[in-house]
Amino acid sequence: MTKPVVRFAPSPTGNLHVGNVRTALINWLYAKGQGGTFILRIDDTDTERSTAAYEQGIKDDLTWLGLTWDKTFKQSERFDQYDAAAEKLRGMGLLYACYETADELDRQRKLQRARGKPPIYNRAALELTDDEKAKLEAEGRKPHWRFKLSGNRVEWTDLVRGEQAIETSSLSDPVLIRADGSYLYTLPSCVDDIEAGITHVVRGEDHVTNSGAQIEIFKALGGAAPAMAHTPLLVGADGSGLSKRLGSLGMGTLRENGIEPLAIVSLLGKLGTSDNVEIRASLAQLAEEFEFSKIGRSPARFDEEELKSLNASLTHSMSFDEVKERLAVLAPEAANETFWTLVRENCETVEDAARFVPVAFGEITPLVDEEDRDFIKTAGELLPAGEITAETWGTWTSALKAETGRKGKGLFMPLRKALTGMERGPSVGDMLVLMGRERATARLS
RNA sequence: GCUCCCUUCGUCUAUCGGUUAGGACGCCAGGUUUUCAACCUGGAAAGAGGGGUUCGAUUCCCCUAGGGAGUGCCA
Repeated sequence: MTKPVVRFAPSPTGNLHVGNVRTALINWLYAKGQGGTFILRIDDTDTERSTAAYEQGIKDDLTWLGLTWDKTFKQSERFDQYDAAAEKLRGMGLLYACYETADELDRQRKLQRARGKPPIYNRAALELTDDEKAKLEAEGRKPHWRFKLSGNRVEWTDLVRGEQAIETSSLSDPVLIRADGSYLYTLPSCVDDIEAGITHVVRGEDHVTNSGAQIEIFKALGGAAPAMAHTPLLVGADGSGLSKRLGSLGMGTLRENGIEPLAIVSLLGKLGTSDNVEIRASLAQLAEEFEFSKIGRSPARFDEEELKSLNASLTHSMSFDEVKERLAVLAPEAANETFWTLVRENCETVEDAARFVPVAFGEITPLVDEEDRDFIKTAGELLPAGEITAETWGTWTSALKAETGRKGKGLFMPLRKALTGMERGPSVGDMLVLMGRERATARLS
């Protein structure tokens, strides 16, 4: 069996969002799970809207997520190939010039729609004589170019959707080249897929009808169409389309919010599959478990809350080695293994640990209720002498209990609030060791 | 409007005509931790609606409803 070669082909006209990333991830998981090749292709034929900044942003996001590529190239460097392919199609009579303006086409579609008919291009340009074309060009009109669909039924076995059939007679002939001479993604994509030896085209199901047309282009260019896999799109937590919220779901935002790459790929790699949605150890493990047959056919809901909760459980289990650099950024003294293992269970993100830094290493404002003043004062007096150790807490609270008669929450909560300034947090006895006698005494006075 | 796809606990799903409809996350209760988290035990929780086909439908067919997608000189 040959190893798969797949590609992720974003346009650098915006940043990656969860939908994009899921497609990238599925491609990556499939390739890596099979020992294949993952290609990053930058679809920047639209030079107007493409920017180097977005391209870099996409690469940065993929790198951050761990979705590294074996090869990358840009379509803008390959116009010669596309010109050659276009010429070939022209020679075959499969690429024809059209002179309608965008407005005219728009009116036609509206008319067809109003009549209850599908808005399909009427192929009027096919009837144009050379004289008529010359006349139009003399008027200053520049042609755009359409691929002539066969009108036949195109069939393939989709790795996710099963048997697929597209009636190309119900499709408009796709425009391959704009009037300004630039390429739409359709033709370059086929040309590159053939040349790169792409074995599987894996993308969202919004592309299924495109696949019908593209399969014909693959064949016209003399290539075999790759295997196809169209995954259901993600929808929002309320079941509506995800697009409305794309802005807030960019990788940059997630990253700033302390979301770990592993949480993102675990969710995106399992959501909508028959595997349980839970944190996996690594991308490699996700790749090992990946199968197209596990992907369902109905749209899955992407819920940012679910991502947060996965991220929290991941945070709870992260080792000190994994986070020490980031802790050091929060505060030099926070890069402390004892501290991390103590506070991580109370953190939803690694950066959450910052909340406990002042408790252990700095200054806080003790919380002391009026009715606890005397109790806290007594507590300060009874704090055992000598260095504070793991045993101090037990000894101390036993003595306090005997002295004041307090017990349970009434005994412990005032101490927690005074010593940490919080009502919740890691074990107070352990925090006491970290903060040391000086801070403890100050907070109890 | 037209075309395609989808519909099982709140969520992700299993079931390939006969099951007490299973699991996971979440939720609730109890235990444990004198907080939170974690952990343990238990619990509630589902076949969109209506017609068929069949001895028997969650499963096959049709209709309706709801959702998603496509219908671009976007990708």
